[in-house]
Amino acid sequence: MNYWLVKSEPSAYSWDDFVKQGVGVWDGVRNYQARNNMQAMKVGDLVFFYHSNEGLEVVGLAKVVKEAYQDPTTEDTRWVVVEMTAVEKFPKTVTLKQMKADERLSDLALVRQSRLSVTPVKPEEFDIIIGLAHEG
DNA sequence: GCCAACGTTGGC
DNA sequence: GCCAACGTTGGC
Repeated sequence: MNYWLVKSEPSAYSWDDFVKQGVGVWDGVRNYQARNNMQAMKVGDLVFFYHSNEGLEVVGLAKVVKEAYQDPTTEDTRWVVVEMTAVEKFPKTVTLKQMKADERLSDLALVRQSRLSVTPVKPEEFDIIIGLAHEG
């Protein structure tokens, strides 16, 4: 079991949009590192859903329901999508500010590589963020 | 709206 | 294969 974090601008695709859809197809990724991370995702992996540009916070948890396959929005065979479904909307969102301020999360890929849209999360980081999401 | 960080492109 | 120019992302 691996853990991940994906970013989305809520004006384009928010957590609520994702929940409404039921199963969200994560398309449009055009970055090799993000693509490699998506290809490493397995069914059942847990994924934080982060709002970029607005909100700047982790809003909920999703899980992978279908592993990487060719992105249907392009002919270009380099790119893939994964499918995810919502698991839980967090009682308390976890803000970027909180995560940056937490020494235990100083190595978080989201913090270190702020432009990467799909990043891995270590199991210990996952536990810390889940903790913050439930008791603040 | 600005700008730093970073990825991509194309000329050489 | 280097690197300057340019485009994009995303925090501030």
